[in-house]
Amino acid sequence: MEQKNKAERSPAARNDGRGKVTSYDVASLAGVSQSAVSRCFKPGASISAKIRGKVEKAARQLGYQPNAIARGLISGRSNIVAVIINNLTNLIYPEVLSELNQKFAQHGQHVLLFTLSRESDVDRVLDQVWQYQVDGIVAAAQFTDAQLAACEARCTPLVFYNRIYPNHSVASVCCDHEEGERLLVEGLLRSGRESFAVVSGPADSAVSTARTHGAINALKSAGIPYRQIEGDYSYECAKGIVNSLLAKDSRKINAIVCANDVMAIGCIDQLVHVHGMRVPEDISVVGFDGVSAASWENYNLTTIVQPVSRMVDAAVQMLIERIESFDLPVEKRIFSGKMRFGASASLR
Amino acid sequence: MEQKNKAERSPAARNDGRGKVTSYDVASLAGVSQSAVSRCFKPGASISAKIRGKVEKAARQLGYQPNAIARGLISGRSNIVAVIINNLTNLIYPEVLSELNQKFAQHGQHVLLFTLSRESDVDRVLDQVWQYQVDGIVAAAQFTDAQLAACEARCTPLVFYNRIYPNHSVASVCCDHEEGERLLVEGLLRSGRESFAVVSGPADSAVSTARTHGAINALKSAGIPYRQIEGDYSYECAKGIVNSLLAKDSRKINAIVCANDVMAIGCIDQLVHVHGMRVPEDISVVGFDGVSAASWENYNLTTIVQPVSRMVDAAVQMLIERIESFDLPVEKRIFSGKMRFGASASLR
DNA sequence: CTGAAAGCGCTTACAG
DNA sequence: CTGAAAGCGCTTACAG
Repeated sequence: MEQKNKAERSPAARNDGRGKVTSYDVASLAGVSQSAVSRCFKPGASISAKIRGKVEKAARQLGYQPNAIARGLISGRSNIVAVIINNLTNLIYPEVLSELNQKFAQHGQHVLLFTLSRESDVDRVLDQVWQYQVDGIVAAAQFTDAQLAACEARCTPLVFYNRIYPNHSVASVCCDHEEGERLLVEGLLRSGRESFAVVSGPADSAVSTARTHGAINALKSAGIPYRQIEGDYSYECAKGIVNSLLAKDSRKINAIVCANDVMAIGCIDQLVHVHGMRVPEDISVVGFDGVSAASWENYNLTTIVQPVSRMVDAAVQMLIERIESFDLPVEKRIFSGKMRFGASASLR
Repeated sequence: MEQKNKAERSPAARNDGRGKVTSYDVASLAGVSQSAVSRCFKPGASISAKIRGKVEKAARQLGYQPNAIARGLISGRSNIVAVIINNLTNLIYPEVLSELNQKFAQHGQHVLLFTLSRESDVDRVLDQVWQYQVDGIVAAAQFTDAQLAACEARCTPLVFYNRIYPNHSVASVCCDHEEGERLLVEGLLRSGRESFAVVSGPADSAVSTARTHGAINALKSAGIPYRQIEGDYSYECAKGIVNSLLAKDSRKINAIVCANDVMAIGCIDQLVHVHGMRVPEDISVVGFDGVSAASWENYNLTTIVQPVSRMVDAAVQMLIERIESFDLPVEKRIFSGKMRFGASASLR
């Protein structure tokens, strides 16, 4: 390799059109050692005011920024965290992602984003994650045992968002899906509903599984019959499900429990606009999440609002702690959602 | 420094609990040179099948992944692109971000996400961007002249998303906001509307400025009076704006042109549910974007649908090209949106 | 407090 | 095709 050490370059060649300014350039302009420059950019390093002044001036003149890649290589800290999210089109995730990004930034961490099109993509994504030597992972996706083991083997801190592994010792932040559904179902029962449909999300969604489980458990322990239909979290599928629910000549239902708000909205639109039914007089509909559309006048959903901001706070804090010391005891933080008493079901 | 070259470690120490496996570890296990290992992970490098076999086997045994940080340091390519987005809560951006991420992944690029809380954050964000030696930038935010110059000076390819700098030579992908608004307004005029309100987004949004400008231009050239009110893209503000529009004892309006879909939805809810008006019989409402809620049965917006997928394709392709060769001629690609003939305004 | 030097884990001419 | 070696731009003991 013919590349010259930057410190030996002529001043004219310093800003060489590729705009790469190194600590050697700054050092030679400031008349100090490269180590001194490095120390000036390390918080808490011991450096005299005189040298600091010279270095800062030179750095400003040259537009120097330390190379985070080189820094990461030597220090073993990339200051990058991977955020692995299943599906951004779920209306709740953009808010989560935005908050994660802002809060990690406050800790000097940057978010490298990985989205999954299929669950099976996790392996492919983890390969990338290892390559980038991330300091930690926030995952809103389902991991296999082998994938959990890989994170453990590589000593990469991992915090799950909105899913819990009951049989594994992994850190996680979660909304209490089961409790939320129980509260909704119990409220519906108190309000006199007695014929239920439970609309779940896609089968591979752990969040949907937990919510559906919560709803069905509450119904079972009350001895109430129900029908369960699998949806996919989408508005469109909810409309189709309403059609099939009403087409059946079986007993009429008067409460629909949806695994998320968007499906609840789809149900309401189909019930009201296509079938001419009244919500909640003829039939109650409840959702889960507390997306912004849930409070739109036309829907005014009864739903469980996830405490997104607090959950994200917790996830960020847990991951940052684990980056500092990997062997912290595992913790699972489960947040209760807040009931939103809307007009799509009259609960007290 | 007391660290030993990994190749000299005893086999037992290889996987040392920090899970760091280097190309030296693979090389010594495979009985080849470190260079050979490196070549096996470089697409298109010349390597014999025999060595490749040995290396791949050893790499698999050790769970080796090349360190992208070290690779980036030496090659000058981080394979990271920065995506700078103003506000993820704008309903259209999650879709954009998700598609950007998927499509960059197909080109081996990873997305480092930067969200802005204020426009003034761009400087802070760019500092981070420089530190991470990103290969390129996609920006859905407003840059100052100095910020544009900084990207130029550092030879960092930059593609703007949904904004154009008429007075600068910068690559960009944009929806034709002005044309879209013109089509909407002309349609409304043909349908007999003659008293308009134009609801714009926040003053610092270039997208809003372009859309508002387009609407007002079309109205002016038709000689039609209008009122302009500044909103903030939100549902809530739109409701308030409707109140103030109807409270005025001035001439009644019969068409509201909103700078985005969410405000159009807010207007409709307020008009219908609070003021008991009929849309579109009493008043027409149009939006812009084509978010999923625009096609919800209850709103069925007349709006302009941005060709998000094509626009993202274009942005990714443009940036990738510019990463390959920085000095490509600047290009601005402007996509026409597609009119959605909904029920919130009866255009033909 | 300061500087010289080793080393992080790779890629890439270079010589064979 | 293959290996030895230099070097990417930093951080960090170490000795002064």
